[in-house]
Amino acid sequence: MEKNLDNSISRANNHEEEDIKKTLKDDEFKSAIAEVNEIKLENARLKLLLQQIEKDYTSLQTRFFNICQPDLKKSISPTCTRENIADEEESELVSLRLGRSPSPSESKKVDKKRSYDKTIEDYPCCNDQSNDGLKLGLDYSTGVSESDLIKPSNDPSPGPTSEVVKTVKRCDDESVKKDTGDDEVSQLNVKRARVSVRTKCDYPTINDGCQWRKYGQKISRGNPCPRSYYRCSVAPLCPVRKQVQRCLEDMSILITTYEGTHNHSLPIEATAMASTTSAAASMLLSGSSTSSQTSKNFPNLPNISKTTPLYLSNSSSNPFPTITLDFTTFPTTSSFTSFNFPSNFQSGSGSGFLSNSLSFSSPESTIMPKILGSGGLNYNSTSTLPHHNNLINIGSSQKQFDTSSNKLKEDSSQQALTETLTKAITSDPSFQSVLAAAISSMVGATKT
DNA sequence: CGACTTTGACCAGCGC
DNA sequence: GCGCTGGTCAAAGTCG
Repeated sequence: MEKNLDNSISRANNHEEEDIKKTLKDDEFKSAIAEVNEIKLENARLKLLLQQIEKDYTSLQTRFFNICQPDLKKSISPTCTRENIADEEESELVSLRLGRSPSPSESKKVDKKRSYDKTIEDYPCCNDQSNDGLKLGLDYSTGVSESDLIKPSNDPSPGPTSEVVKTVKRCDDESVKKDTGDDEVSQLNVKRARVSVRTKCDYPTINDGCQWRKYGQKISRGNPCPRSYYRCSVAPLCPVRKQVQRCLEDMSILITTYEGTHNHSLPIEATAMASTTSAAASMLLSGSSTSSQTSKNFPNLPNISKTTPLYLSNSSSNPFPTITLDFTTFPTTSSFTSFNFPSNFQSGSGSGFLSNSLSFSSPESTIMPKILGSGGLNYNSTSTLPHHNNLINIGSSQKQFDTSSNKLKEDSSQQALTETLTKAITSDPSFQSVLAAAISSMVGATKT
């Protein structure tokens, strides 16, 4: 009797245990499902975020290209348009020009001389004293391959590179002497605008994504550190030069001075620096922003100042305007850290030649680096802030999605953002340039 | 062998 | 005209 009772008790216990186990399994299963659902939700949010970022980028890019489009049409000379410039293979390559693009009339005249390559250099005043206006800043051309630009067939007597350079230089000098009036200075400035970049870098040169060939080295007066001269080796006739020299006051600071305009397509990673310098040069040349104004409008940009060349003790020997981008004094709290030039690049092909892509490091591991600092025009903000704050904080968009607010709110916020962005972008050409530089930097950074 | 660097020479501009 | 200086050339050397 007792045995039966015990058996029944034990059986009941077993049932209870099984039930408990079952419920436990159910709970686990349910929690796992809930977890999966959460992950799915998170995934969806992330997808939305990604789409949003892509959408924002595309819209900004389109706007930027639209702004640049008139210049693009003008900058492509008749010689160039005759060619098949729609090279799809180079759709990823952009040509960012620093300085003044040749006008059609100039191009025609130069075409007469059968030296098209000169027209795309920074010496347009060789050809035409009439000033059609200076087209400064970022000049975008699509898919114009080097072979299209430099046509040996059009040039029955192509001299050596040095000959071309010498000719251009002589022409340049003559034009300077001939030219009179107010345009003289501006033209000179345009073609000789220099952008000096100060970076903390332990390596001989910063990696800007472009290919450079060293052609000289000098010990300049007042600075025991030798100055190295590089020319762009992406295209044989590219007139772009850069000078690299260590700062006398602080040897860890590398001063890189860019001069000239690339006459060829640039790899996407090289556009970061090119666009940055272009933006700076356009600021300098447009005269739209003085140093104080620039720093007022772009408080989180690197220090920008119009200077005489940094490395020159005798400034009178170099009349060309130089704008300095000081990346050495970045505020560490600034969210503009995406623009820091890294010093941890690797050596390129072993020839001492630095050909790796430029990558913009940021301590924040966000996909979308914050640009242009905090405050001002904020991505999250639904309010219509005065566009003249000239600041965008795209990177804080994460919060917007974290709140999981309803879609309508997001849409209206998005619309307000777009409108405010549009105002901000269209109101200030300098801002356009800087924004373009930032965008291309981000693209270059994320693609590499 | 080609691409790149090194380095002395050369050239042009500028001030005296 | 001379000397100084910045910028460039080009031959020789180096490297992969």
